Amino acid sequence: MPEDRTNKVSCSNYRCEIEVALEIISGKWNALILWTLGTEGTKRFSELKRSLSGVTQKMLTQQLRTLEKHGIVTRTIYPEVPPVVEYSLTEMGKRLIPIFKDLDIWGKEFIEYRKTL
Amino acid sequence: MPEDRTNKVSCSNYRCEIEVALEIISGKWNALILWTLGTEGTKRFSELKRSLSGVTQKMLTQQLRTLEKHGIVTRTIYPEVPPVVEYSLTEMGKRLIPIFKDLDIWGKEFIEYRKTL
DNA sequence: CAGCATCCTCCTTGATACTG
DNA sequence: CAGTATCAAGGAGGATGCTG
Repeated sequence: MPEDRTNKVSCSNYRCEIEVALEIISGKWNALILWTLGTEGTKRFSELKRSLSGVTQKMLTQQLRTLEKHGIVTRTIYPEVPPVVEYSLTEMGKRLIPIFKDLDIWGKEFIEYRKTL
Repeated sequence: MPEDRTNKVSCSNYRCEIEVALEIISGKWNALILWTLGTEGTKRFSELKRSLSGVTQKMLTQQLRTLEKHGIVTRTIYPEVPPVVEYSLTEMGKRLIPIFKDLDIWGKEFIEYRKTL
């Protein structure tokens, strides 16, 4: 986040903003949340939780809140009983997906590469 | 890293490897180290330290060791007095640079975007 | 269903001092 | 110059229990 960026980031004088992006997508589940929403579209909380096997309720909520605050995901509440809450990517969030695809490809190559070491 | 990946990663059954990539580039200085080596080429330890203002010796050493272990950077020692140690990217490391460029662009867009919220 | 509150643990980072 | 070693602190993340 730009405001407390000076505490965490060292890329001097805004010459590069990699760290800004990484601050958004790091965190144990953020990338996976974004990837899931990006490839599978809008999802409710419980669906998301099921997709991300192993995530705790607390962490999912927490990371979704942060992403929402940053304007990367939207949270839509349907005032029903039982409550329904849906999450989806904003435009800014969708623009991360192609980058994730590249990271995914790199990751696969890396795994192969490591076998050759 | 693939071996202890099960502890940290949740992308089930290797369907996506984003997390593998993120594990490499996360860590407070890793991305910046790679970016610097990628854009400015081979550097010695002290040059790198100067480029990454704010990094402690310990952290720089530590993160370089990890990157080296992963085969992302190479470490070349010239047995002189005083010692000279140079770091540079491997082929696998260089392939991250285009992705970093995209993250950089996204970061800049994000900063503009946040002003409109 | 979708959360919040609490407590607790471990890992990352920081500070500092010492060395071939 | 380029490290290693040690100690300490803070925060991210996990476990569990309670609600509208």
